[in-house]
Amino acid sequence: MKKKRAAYHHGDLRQQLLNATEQIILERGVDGFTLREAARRVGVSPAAPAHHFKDARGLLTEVAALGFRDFGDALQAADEAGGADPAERLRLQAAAYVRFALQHPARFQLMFRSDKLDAGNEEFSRVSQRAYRVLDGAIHAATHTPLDRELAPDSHGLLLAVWSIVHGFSHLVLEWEFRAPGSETVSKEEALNTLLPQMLRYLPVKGV
Amino acid sequence: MKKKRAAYHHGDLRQQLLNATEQIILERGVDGFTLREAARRVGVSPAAPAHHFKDARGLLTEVAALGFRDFGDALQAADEAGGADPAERLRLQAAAYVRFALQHPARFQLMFRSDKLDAGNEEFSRVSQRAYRVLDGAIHAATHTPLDRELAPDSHGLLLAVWSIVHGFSHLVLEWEFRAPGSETVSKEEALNTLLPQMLRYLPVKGV
DNA sequence: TGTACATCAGTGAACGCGCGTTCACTGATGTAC
DNA sequence: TGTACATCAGTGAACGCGCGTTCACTGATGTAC
Repeated sequence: MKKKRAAYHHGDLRQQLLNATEQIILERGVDGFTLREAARRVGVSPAAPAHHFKDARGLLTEVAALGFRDFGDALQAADEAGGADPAERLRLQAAAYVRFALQHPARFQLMFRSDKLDAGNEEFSRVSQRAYRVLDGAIHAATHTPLDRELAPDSHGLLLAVWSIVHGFSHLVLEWEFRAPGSETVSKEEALNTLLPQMLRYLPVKGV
Repeated sequence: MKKKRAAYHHGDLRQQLLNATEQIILERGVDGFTLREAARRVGVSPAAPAHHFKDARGLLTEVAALGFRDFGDALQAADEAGGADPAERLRLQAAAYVRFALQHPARFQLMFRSDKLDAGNEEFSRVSQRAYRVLDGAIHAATHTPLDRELAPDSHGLLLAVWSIVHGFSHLVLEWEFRAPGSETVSKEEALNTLLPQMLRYLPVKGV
């Protein structure tokens, strides 16, 4: 699969390091990542990455930022697909949230591992905040379509409930060799196609 | 705080290693734990722990097992406090779940880090399965008190929704320097006393 | 179009580090008689 | 109650390991004239 001719100047090293990093995290988890391993996979000396990233943390932060960018895009696209119906927008965003987590588990896990990331990175905080804004927007909009009139005033709890439900479901499926009540292991496909829609029916928002 | 006389035979090394491990995880995260650091804190040579635990993984697994034991106890106690009302039992268990996570963040994080634990440990799988059984029990019981009659049949989605909500909320509060909608950082106390009760009102079960 | 030269993007050896675990050992404790 | 001896629970030095990063270097590329 590798390019036959390993030119002295790699030409694509930066991008390939980003890819390798994601792949390593996928296989070994966030803590299994090492800079040397990434360099090894790309076929480059351990010192080479320094020309493209400040250090290991910098590389991880860029991967996380790319993740948040795509994550935000996915939420945004789902939101727009929901048209004028706030409940539909929220439902689609919730599904997109979980779908992203399951389809990009390496990125997803890294994105929330703030201990491994450079909090001062401007691009990172820009794209992460943007993603949250998109989700918050849909939740706030849906809040004005309350299921229970008397509970509607405090949208705060509702926001947290929705956020928790999608975030928690994502984590449960990923962290565990997830066990259904019947105790069989559940595949990601099954989680997405069967469990997720069932669960989303219980989002505490009218019409969702 | 240390015992003045460090007897050659420590007398309490096993327990103190368990304590030190929890403390280290609290300060540095699960990945910040090292066996040598634990030995150092207890004032013992790096080889000493081997007399009490097979290896580093064994020590971590025991800490996680203790966590699950207490976690199960807390859920059980909450369940019993709920009396005959399934919805109340569930609500109290949900609160206990999050409370445990916030009061014992080190244990809670470790408990779900299966990559660091010895899956074959019998005590661990015993106490962890027991904890899940307690929670599952309350969810199933509450399922027979459905909010919406027509949705009642598939309790599966409801189970996942409830589990996701408490697990997700716990993670959100812990992982993040948690930011409220207003964007101020929220303390654990505030999360427990204010946000949690608000959120629990949206558990998709009647009367909760 | 050719050439001098600066800059870019690699090499690979070396650094110091802390890790988990092993090893031969020894001091303290518990037990059998 | 004393004593011989086995076992338990430590020591501390040493092992090999892989890590991130630094360093002086050099080959390849791009640019000015």
